[in-house]
Amino acid sequence: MNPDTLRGHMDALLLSVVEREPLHGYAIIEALRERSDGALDVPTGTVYPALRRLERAGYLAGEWAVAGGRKRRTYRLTDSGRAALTGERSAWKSFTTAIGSVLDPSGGRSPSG
Amino acid sequence: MNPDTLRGHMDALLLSVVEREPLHGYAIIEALRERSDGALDVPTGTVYPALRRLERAGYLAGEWAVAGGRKRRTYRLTDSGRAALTGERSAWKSFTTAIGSVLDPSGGRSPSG
DNA sequence: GTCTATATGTAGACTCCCTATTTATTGAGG
DNA sequence: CCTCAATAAATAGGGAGTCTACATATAGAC
Repeated sequence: MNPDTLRGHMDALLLSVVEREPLHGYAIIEALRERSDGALDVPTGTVYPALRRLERAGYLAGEWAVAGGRKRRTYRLTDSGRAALTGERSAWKSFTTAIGSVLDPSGGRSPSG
Repeated sequence: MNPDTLRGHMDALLLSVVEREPLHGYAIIEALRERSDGALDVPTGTVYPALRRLERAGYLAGEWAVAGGRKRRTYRLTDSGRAALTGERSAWKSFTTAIGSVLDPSGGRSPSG
């Protein structure tokens, strides 16, 4: 997977993966890998700064915890983050529709257009 | 459309739009807009450098022409570019599958997994 | 004592997309 | 003649976010 393709979609991925239950960074990376069947292997240098950014934006709420002697920062989706995720899902749909319509080998626009 | 989402997908868009017939930069921008029903309005500062980059990479062959007193640089898809486009289409499919599987509100992996 | 897995974080490089601007021609309208 | 809009190409500089590489630390296996 070309690194740059992910750009602009990290927020959606991170918000989505903590939707059901709060997770810490390391677990988020694993969840991303599992949910995508190995396709998404996002490095720590991408995830940790992105989580901080989303926390600053108010979309995630982070909290320190200790489990098995190891410190963890667990991130929970805020109400604001949940609204943002809804927007991201909508934007994703528009995005894939737009790119898909151009990449479609048949070369046409919408059938009813 | 958030500008950053396009990042890493410009090559696929540009190669795809000149697949049928050679086009010049200005026409490429219009084709992108038409094919996507207005969703993709890519600025000249993005397209012209990208076309040069793809030409340097050997995926496009540019040639100067004059039509109605105006100079145009028309770009044609090379064999190498056609192969690259096939790869881009495949990558696009993997990409949407991966992101989609994470963004899917049901939160599951593949149904048979 | 070494290795692996777990867990978080930063510095700096790098890509490349966007904004803003420049240059030039054609044709319409006044 | 002048202005405006559409057509056509290009560059400089800014900027945001992802990646590579590295640093730090604990726990458990061997």
